[in-house]
Amino acid sequence: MTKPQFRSWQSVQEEVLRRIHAREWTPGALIPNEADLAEEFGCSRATVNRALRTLAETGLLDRRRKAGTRVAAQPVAKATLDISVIRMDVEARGQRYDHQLTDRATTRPPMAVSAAMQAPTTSDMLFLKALHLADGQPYALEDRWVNLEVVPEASEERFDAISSNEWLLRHAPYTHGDIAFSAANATEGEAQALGCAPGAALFIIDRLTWNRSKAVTKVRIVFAPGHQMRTVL
Amino acid sequence: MTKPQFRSWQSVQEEVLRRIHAREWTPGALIPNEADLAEEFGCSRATVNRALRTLAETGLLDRRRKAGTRVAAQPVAKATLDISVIRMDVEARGQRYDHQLTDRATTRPPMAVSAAMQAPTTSDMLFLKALHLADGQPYALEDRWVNLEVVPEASEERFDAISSNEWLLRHAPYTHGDIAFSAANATEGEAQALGCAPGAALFIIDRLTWNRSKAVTKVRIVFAPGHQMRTVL
DNA sequence: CAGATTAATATGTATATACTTAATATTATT
DNA sequence: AATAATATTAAGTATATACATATTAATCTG
Repeated sequence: MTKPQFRSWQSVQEEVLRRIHAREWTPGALIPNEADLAEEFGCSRATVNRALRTLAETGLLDRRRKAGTRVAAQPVAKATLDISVIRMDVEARGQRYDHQLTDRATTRPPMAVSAAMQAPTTSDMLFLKALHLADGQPYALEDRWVNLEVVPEASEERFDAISSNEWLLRHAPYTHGDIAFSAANATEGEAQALGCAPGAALFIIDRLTWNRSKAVTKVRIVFAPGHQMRTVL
Repeated sequence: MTKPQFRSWQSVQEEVLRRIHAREWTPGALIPNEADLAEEFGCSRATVNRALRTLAETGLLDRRRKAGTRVAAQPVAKATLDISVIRMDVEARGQRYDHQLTDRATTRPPMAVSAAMQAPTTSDMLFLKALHLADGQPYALEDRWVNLEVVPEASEERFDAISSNEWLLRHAPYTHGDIAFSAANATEGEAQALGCAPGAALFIIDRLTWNRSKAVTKVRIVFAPGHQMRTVL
């Protein structure tokens, strides 16, 4: 019998996936070690390693040194969402993008904001409020606090040619951040700005980004009713 | 001058990140090729490759053969959400999990469902409705259609010891799927089941999973008001 | 000059080898 | 028998080398 040849890490990965889906390897089961698989597949261990490591990153395999590799008992699906600039989202839908800066102030943020950003309550921040439009229709509302200690140049920017959303990505890189998705009923003000009924269910993104130990910006994006965020598994 | 040594791909990655954050390499700029970086860092090209490849996966770098590697002009943040079994979510919050199967039928799905699942409108599917509880309080509502052609065993299962949510993950592996997040106002029925006011904004997950070319299950999970889904960037 | 051919280049990948590290199993010691 | 020292195991990583592939640049050709 001729040994099947799997010459690329992708083909090894496909074969491993096939075995999992065909239930040759069931959830929780220990699979052969890299060296054995390499021999069986007629490739090097590095190739098997790459295939298995990539599958482990998707949550389908659990790997531990010495303990070996198992098919995940509870495959935790990892959905990767691309959080892009709003302009790109709108343009990807084939619509014309536009934005309006509706409010701007340099003032002390509320306690909740300075606390979340771990900034002194005494220092001013730049507050921005903008409306994003798709084909002239309200698409999303943006409420943003910018830490001027980290991004002093923001004071000089007018945010008319380029939205604050986009400007910050380009001028204020972040090392890490957290993001939360939720739903809320439209307030009177939101309803007016978005042209919907008060109380309408709105999809919301809250994001807080950091550069090293300093908070860069805190933003809340409120989408018009019906907004969906989709991705593949 | 002694050449700094970067002996692991992680340390190379950190140095690359440092240069990007310090704006030594600005968005859109072409960075040196792998061979040059390897020499500069005193490591092999494979090590640099792994560091850069991983950064490209996060969207921070754009890489193309022959064209080289650039710092992404529009860094598309990739937020990875762990979509786990609801039981695990609840238990991770330190709450007691429970579930009730509130409805069950083997019937023809509505057109919209059979169309989305690319199944004949004439064949029956298993319909399940369940309430997930956290510390006895309503946590989420689940509406599910199961393709019995793909998972006939589901007919025999009572879904009392184990939720349909969890049972399917274990017994009906999928090759791919899509998922959508949105917000909607609570219907009368949802409000009653979740113990909230009608019209309350609810966070919703719609998921459709496939095994090869066959739809496995279509599920809609409606969370109680206030639900957040969070992750890091 | 347009279009096809060819060369050059940077990333992408495969391989053998060697060593590291975390976790477990075994053995020795008290 | 409990504890500590040691060996073993399997994944994790680094390296040199070689070749593949996509893409661009340069060159040739009609």
